[in-house]
Amino acid sequence: MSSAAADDATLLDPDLAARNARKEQRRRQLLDAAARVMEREGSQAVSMQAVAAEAGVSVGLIYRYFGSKDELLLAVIVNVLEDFAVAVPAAIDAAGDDPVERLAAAFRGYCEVIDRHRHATVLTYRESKSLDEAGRERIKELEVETSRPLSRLLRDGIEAGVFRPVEPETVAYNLLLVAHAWALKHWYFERTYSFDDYVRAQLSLALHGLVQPKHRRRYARFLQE
Amino acid sequence: MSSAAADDATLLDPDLAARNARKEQRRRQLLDAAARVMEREGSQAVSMQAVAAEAGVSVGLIYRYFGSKDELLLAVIVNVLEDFAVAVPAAIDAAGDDPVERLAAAFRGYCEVIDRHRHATVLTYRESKSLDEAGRERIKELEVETSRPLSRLLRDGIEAGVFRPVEPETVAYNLLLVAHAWALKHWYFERTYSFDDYVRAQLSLALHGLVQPKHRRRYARFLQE
Amino acid sequence: MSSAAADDATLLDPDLAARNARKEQRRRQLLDAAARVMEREGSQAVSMQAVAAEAGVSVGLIYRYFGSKDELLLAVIVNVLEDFAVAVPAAIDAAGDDPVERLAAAFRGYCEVIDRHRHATVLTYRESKSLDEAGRERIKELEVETSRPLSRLLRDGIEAGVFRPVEPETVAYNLLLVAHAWALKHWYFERTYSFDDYVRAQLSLALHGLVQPKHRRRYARFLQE
Amino acid sequence: MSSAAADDATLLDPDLAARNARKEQRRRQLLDAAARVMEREGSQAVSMQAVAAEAGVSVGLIYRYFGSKDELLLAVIVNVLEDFAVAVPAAIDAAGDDPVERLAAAFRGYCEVIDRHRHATVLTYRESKSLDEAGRERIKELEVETSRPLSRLLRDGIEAGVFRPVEPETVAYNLLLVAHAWALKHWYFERTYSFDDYVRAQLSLALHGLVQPKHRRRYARFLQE
DNA sequence: TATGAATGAGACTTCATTCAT
DNA sequence: TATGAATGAAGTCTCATTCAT
Repeated sequence: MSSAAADDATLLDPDLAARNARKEQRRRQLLDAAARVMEREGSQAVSMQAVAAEAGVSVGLIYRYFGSKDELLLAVIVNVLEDFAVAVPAAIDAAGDDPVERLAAAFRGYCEVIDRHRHATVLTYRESKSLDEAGRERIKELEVETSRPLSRLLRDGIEAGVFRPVEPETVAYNLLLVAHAWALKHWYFERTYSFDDYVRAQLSLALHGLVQPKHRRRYARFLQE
Repeated sequence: MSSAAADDATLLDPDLAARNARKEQRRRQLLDAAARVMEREGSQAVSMQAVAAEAGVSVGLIYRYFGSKDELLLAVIVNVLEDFAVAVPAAIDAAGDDPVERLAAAFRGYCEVIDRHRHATVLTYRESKSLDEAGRERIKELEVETSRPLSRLLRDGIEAGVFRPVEPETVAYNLLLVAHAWALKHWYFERTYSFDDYVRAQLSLALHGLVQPKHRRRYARFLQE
Repeated sequence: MSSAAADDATLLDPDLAARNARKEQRRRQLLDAAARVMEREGSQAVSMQAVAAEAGVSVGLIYRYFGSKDELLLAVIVNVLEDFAVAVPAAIDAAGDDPVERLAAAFRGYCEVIDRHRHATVLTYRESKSLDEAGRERIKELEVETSRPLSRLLRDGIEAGVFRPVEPETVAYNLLLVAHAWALKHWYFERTYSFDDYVRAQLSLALHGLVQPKHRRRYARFLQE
Repeated sequence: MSSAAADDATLLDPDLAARNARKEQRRRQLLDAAARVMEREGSQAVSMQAVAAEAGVSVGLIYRYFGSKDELLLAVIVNVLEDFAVAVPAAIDAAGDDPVERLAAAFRGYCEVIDRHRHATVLTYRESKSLDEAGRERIKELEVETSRPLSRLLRDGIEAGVFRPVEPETVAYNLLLVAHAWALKHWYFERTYSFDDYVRAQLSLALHGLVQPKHRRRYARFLQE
């Protein structure tokens, strides 16, 4: 594995380790700066100049860490998608064995990640001019990947007889969409909901369409609006 | 009203009427050209010169009908939103009196408009750099406006006892979102669904969460996946 | 032929003709400006900004006439090579029937073109970073094309028994090289020679290696140093 | 002489000698790296970072040995010209006493050096932006210096009555040019000639223009094509 | 002596907008 | 009303050079 190889090299050469650490830190600094610019100026005005200024470095430096603007933007997005890959499974594991509890935890996990990266999420919805075909494909792939845990949970719940026999992929994608909406339509939903309320309300709506009548009573606490 | 004023002027001066008609026709020609360019090149690459070329006119001319690129883009979006304002009520009216039928017709209406203007819809999700605060507010307002018929239908259905007592605005916005998703995530859903299947499947999912148990049997045809 | 087609269109639409004329004039203006910048700053410093400034136009305008810096530089070179294609055959035709006279006229013709475009000639010897593979191939092709009249004359002279049986292509390329040298090594040769002297001296050297002994007397006027 | 001064210091301080040796070695390493980069990427793309990478050292180090990019490029060229200064006299000395043999050996010597440094030769023909007036003068001077042995041989041959009474400097420069052409127009001549054939053919052409008729027989082996 | 991260000027290119015709 | 040539600001990216370590 490459990480093992890296460890080897790192063990052999502490200098290299330090350098890699600094490099990673810079990457993160630049990613954060890019996110902050998006936050401030709207996700379209992310000029390299602006990112450099925000990070307090020179333009040239960015190009030591990201080959192009594409790569930087892609990295911002991938960064979010990787957060999903870590946070959602963790939330599911912490939720116990019950299918509904697990689904609820997963959905809440998604929403939390999106809330953390609200502006980067919006970025995903822009077919950036710079973002090339390959980059777009990469993002789509990762997004689908991201929906995987949800569809698995749905399938489990269906098999367990707790959920109606729905198309798991479609419902999973709908849930993703509703989570995204907290970022995309934040200006709308924030009028009515706090973050917690939003999660609860949307979960209730979704579960009402999913949970079999005979199990409704058991999950009442998720089903009240 | 400005339209009344226009009518007055028109009545008094037939020349003016002809001129206005020509003007409107040009506007439409340019809007269509812009939409076609978006369709072809992706919604980010809409340069004024490209629109001019597509419309077969000069760049300068565009500026006689739209004050700026912003205004043109805004008009493209407004154009779609106005299509909703026309098509959705028409669909509802044609659907008879039953709350579920009416909701189904409305949702299908939304989806049809979006399918007609897939690329313009995506445009809505891009906060254009130029699109200024005022423009963005205008779009948000119109979008909310757009959800109004749906929330009214939901409210009606709830009062009639057909739907569960949900938050009508939230559910309406979710439905809108799912309709938008046909454009936004077209690359994903087109793998599984034809347009008709998509509408039917999403409607079934939504109604399963809405229709009261005691009315399920009656609307079985909407509820099978 | 495209020129016939152009004529047709031109005949039908005098406006188009005028526009094309203006366009051609601009092209020429920009080509001249580029050549002048090369003249002044050395052939490496030809920035688009500099060309624009020299031509007294904006940078953007250049891009209406040349797709890229490549294209502009290529056009400068092609311009020279086309001058060869016109001037050299004309010089040959004007020189009568004698093989040596014709060769002398051709060589002088080459040198005159080079003297007219001294700096553009130097440009040919720079593998410009921007000039891409295709452009370089194009230039090489045209350069070979350019040597064609000379090698034909050499072949004629050999067949007529006036020249020794040399490899015509090689000798032609050598002559080309010597003509180029008037530009490339101008700083050296101008110490010793005026343009006329240079041509005469080089011609004499070349003919001494070419003309068969028995014809030496006849061409004495070309052979004295 | 500066070398005498160096020797003095060296005698007094063996450490200094070692240091100088290391210094010279580094210089050579960097020069070679630069040449290799030019070879690989074309003589225009020689960035300092590329040279550093090729040499396996840091960018900063180059600046301890060469004050600027100019200086490095100049050194690459001077390096070639010094190769001439060593190799050509050696070739002449090894050739015996005959004027034609000596000239032939000298010309072959030139060509061999050029063949060894084909890309650096091309570099000479590019007035580098950075290469300043002083540097350019230096190169011109060295180039003229380089032609000196040839013109001396020509003068000798003329005095000995073997060559026609030509202008030795001009003919020497022409020979230099033809040798350079092996690099400059390699793409052309390599179609027809191997290196050996090229040297032989060009030498034959040149000698045909030089050797007095009465000596032709004696040098027949140089004069056949 | 050596490193290589960091700088920043400058190059190319695009495109919204203007204006003379 | 219509044209389209012209503008120039702004954006992306490169690379010679410096400097703290």
